[in-house]
Amino acid sequence: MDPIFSKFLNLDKEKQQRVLNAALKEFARKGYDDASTIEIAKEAGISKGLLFHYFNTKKDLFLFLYDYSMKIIKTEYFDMVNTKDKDIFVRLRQVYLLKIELIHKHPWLFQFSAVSTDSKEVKKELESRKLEMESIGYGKMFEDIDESKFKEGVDVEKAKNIIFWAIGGYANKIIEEAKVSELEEPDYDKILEEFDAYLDILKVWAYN
Amino acid sequence: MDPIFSKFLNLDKEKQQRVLNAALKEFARKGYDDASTIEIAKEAGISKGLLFHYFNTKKDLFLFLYDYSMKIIKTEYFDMVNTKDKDIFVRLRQVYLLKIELIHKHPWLFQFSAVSTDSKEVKKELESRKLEMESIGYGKMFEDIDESKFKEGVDVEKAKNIIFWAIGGYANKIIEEAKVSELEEPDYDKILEEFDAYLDILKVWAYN
Amino acid sequence: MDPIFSKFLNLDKEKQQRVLNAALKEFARKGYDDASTIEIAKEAGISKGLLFHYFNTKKDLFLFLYDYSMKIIKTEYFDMVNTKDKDIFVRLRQVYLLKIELIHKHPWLFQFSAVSTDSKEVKKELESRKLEMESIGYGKMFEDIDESKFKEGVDVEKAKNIIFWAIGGYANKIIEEAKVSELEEPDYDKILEEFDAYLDILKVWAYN
Amino acid sequence: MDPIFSKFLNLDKEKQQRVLNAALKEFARKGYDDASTIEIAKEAGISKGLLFHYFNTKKDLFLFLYDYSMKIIKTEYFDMVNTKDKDIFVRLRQVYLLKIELIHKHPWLFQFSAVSTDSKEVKKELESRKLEMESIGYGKMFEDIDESKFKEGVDVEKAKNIIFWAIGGYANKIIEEAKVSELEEPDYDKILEEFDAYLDILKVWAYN
DNA sequence: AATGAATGAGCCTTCATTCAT
DNA sequence: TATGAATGAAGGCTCATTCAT
Repeated sequence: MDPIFSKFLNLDKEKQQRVLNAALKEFARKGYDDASTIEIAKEAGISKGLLFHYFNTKKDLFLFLYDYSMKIIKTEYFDMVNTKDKDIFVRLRQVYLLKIELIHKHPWLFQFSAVSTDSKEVKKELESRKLEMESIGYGKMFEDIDESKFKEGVDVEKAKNIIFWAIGGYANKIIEEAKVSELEEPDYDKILEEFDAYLDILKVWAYN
Repeated sequence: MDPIFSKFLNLDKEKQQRVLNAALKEFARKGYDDASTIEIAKEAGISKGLLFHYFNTKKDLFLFLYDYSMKIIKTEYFDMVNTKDKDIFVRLRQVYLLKIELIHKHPWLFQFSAVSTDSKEVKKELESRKLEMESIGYGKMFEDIDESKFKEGVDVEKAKNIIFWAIGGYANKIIEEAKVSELEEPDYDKILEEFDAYLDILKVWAYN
Repeated sequence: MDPIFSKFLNLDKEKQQRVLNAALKEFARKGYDDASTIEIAKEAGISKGLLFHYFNTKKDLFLFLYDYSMKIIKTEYFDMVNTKDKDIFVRLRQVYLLKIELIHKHPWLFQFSAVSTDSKEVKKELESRKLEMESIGYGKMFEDIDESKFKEGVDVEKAKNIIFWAIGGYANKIIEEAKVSELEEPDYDKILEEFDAYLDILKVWAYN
Repeated sequence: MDPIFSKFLNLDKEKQQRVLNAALKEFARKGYDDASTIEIAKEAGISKGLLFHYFNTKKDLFLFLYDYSMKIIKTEYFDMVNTKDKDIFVRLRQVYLLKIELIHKHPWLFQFSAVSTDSKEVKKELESRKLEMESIGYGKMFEDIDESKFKEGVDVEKAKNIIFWAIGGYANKIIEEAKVSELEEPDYDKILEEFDAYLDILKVWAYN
């Protein structure tokens, strides 16, 4: 029973989720340095002392969340992409759907994963994690794409980038809009329809 | 002499710049909440007391900077775009060149303008500013574009978005790379060349 | 079963000893305020909750230990001194041997009994105990000493004090040396020999 | 103006003394770990924040006090002993008078200098200071004593120890009594008279 | 009886802000 | 105008104590 974080991991799943979501949200919103542990405890409905009983330090809590997030992103996102589909648009559609689903399940996950800090202590720990992550980055998601379908004479690398950035731009727009209307459930059907429209335009352009 | 910030605005321009740049840099780097007023004062070469003599509170200083930034972005960026060029690619190239120039003159300006905070006080003030900004947002930059050149049957609004996002994606990539190699002066010629290559691809795709 | 501490006193002696020694050690080492209850529980091999089940509060535990220590010091030290020996040096030698024996049996006892605190709560309680202790203090150990052997014209009270302090100084030196070499068993024979040498010098001086 | 502690050292002497005495007292009473900075600030009549403005950390404050104490003990105690007097009793009387004077001027100085800590950080710093101190320890105070006056056949080293311990015992008795009657000014004349009486007894004993 | 999760007061420290000079 | 000493609220963390099991 004494491995690290075992106190937390032995909790019932519901309480774990409450704490994780509260922490994810606070760190995602304010960044490491400015996030308040007492705010996390309040949001999770537990006492300050208990939070430290589980995680010892703010830093340990943050790094636990980081590992937890990376694991989810890997297993429920990167690893789920079916690379049998060689067509970049089919692949992208898949990726996008997975991401929507994941955001639905873990609203603060992606924002958390982009959080930064000035704490040298934390930075150092993060660096060492980055090495492991390199092998599972976004690059993998777009490996083994069928390039024969692209218009002739085009720099395929650049073409793929354009498509990737355009889709990313659309995703950001959706996220931005979701932030504004905060608590309303987004209309996923409408979004998907619009997404497909963008994919179609790009497909017509990029392919012969 | 009683308008707010008059104490600051009556300083000689050189000192004003020193203070503004110091503040812009600190807020851009650390965000509102984690920025340190004494760090700003030190970097500007004035005392903490004097900084508060000029601006009263950290919040007021931040909002002053915000307004100052928006004004620069408006007058030296948005307003400078020559809308005589109706071709979206010509227009985009113009916008991009202006942005590079502006970053050169005010290195922390755009990073500052993207800074976030969790201080409810500040958030509220920012909201009210956003309304004013809507009228001068990026939208204006792409008004009055010649849509006749686009491939037939394409949703032009979506097409423009795609082009915008793709270019934005490229810009972000450049900024990311600049952050990594910190102090080295970027090779603007090479960047512009690559930028033009992306524009060309998009032009071939989008136009007939 | 309702007298205070009855829960503890009903335990088997072995467990009682484990708890007492753990607490004695912790308080002796760190003083009242800085001693850690969980450390005591760990060292005793019981849970934090159980420790409080036995003693209610840290303060009560401390005062219980204090009373326990005083009782031991009285019964196994003060009361053991055979006042039949009227010669101060014979008496002192006896006292010293008893003390060595007691330290051997209860290594933390004397250090504990010298522990201090700033907790006003505890101080007040200690004060009231001091009154009771006065009747059994070191004074008693040197009652009924044959003063006829001392050099004439000497203030015997002062002479006894000198002898007492000198011996005390030697004892402290030994304890200091024991602390430095921590775990090594002291060479009691050598110490006793040296002790006797000091007694001899004093005897030659003080007596005719 | 930027050498460390300059903020504190530039204060008027009266305020410095108030802070030093408050800190000395608190550390002397409770030891490093349990001393409370807020208590020090309160006793000194300043705010918590200001104390840290002067000293940055509790540790730095403690080490500053340590250095300050050692310097005083060296310059106003060890260095003041006139080693021209070879007679141990004359020397001891001198030392004792100096100590009384010093305790009068700095009531908590000697108690502070004996304070201990569990903080490894502080312990380490203290170790390095101890090396410097070795050269100025008590040993020096009793160098170059005329041993020809002692009774023949006596182990002079042991004899000196006895005298030293006896005098130390008397000093402790006086300090204990002073603690009990807290604020009353001790009757120095009476103490000195008694002290001389003890010295006389020892002299008669030890010398031919 | 026995455990250890849970609480909250209190500690050291930082920092925006005020104020005497 | 200009300085930096001074304040106190708030943050991370510890620990005696309570309580459900």
